[in-house]
Amino acid sequence: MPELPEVETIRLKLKPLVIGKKIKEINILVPKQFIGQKGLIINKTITDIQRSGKLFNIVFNNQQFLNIHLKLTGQLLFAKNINHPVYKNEIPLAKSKIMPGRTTRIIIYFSDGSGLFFNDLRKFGWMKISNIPERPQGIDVLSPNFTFQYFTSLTNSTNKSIKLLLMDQEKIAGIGNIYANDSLFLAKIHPQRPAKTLTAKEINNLYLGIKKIINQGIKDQGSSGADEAFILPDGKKGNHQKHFLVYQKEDQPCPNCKALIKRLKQGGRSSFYCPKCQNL
DNA sequence: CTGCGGTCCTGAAGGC
DNA sequence: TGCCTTCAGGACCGCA
Repeated sequence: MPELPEVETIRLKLKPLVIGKKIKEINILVPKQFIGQKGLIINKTITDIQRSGKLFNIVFNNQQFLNIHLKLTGQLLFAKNINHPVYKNEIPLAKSKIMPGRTTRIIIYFSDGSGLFFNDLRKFGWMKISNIPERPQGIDVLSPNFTFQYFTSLTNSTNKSIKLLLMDQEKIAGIGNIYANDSLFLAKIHPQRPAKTLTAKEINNLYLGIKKIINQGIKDQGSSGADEAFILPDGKKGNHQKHFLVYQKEDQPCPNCKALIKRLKQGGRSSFYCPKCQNL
């Protein structure tokens, strides 16, 4: 689900809440979503939370890592008192898909009585214990290594469509369907353009567009779509969905020229674009 | 290399 | 009411 801005928002919120906490127990409700030996981090203390692309690395004081991918619908929710009756199944609140309850897959208990719910409606996400911080191969959009030169070398070296290149985590880490669509709109580039055909000016516009839209997403504390799949560790929503440019705007007027936004499929995903503003 | 469709899952929404 | 199709912030795999 979440892309870089959502994952980063969760990281920033969660970090001060869980640094210094010691793991008391981990309750794994869906075994396929937890990989590795939980015993390796029981009684160990969290020293940091890092992020690379869409992956979290929770760092422990014994050189172990809890690596987490939320995929489409994963959530990490912090509870001050995780044994509070409100979190038990029979309370009406627990029926909501956005609160701990129906979609909870893993529960982490800390030694001070607080804890963490890993909710995931579609069960695609995972947690993995490892002695290394798992990271995507591509360069993170917020990394100083994500330079204009690097981005130019990527676009010039492939015949792939630019949209699929932006979403290729082995090349660029962190961009998903929302921010790919809106970056291309900002740069006035059609999603089906072969990457190699971009002009130097277009590459520059797109590079700046990516940075602008990703940073805007972080400022807005991420995007919470209509289905409310994304929420912060405290249960609150992000605001970036109010600022979507073309994403999920099929048949609505382009913010620039009022032409109707169109939709097409690429790699099984929807691409949204303005047929007038974005050059093929 | 590139793209496409199926796969892992669950649920909401819309057409008939 | 019910049934069927499509769609959803991701990513992998095998096949053309």
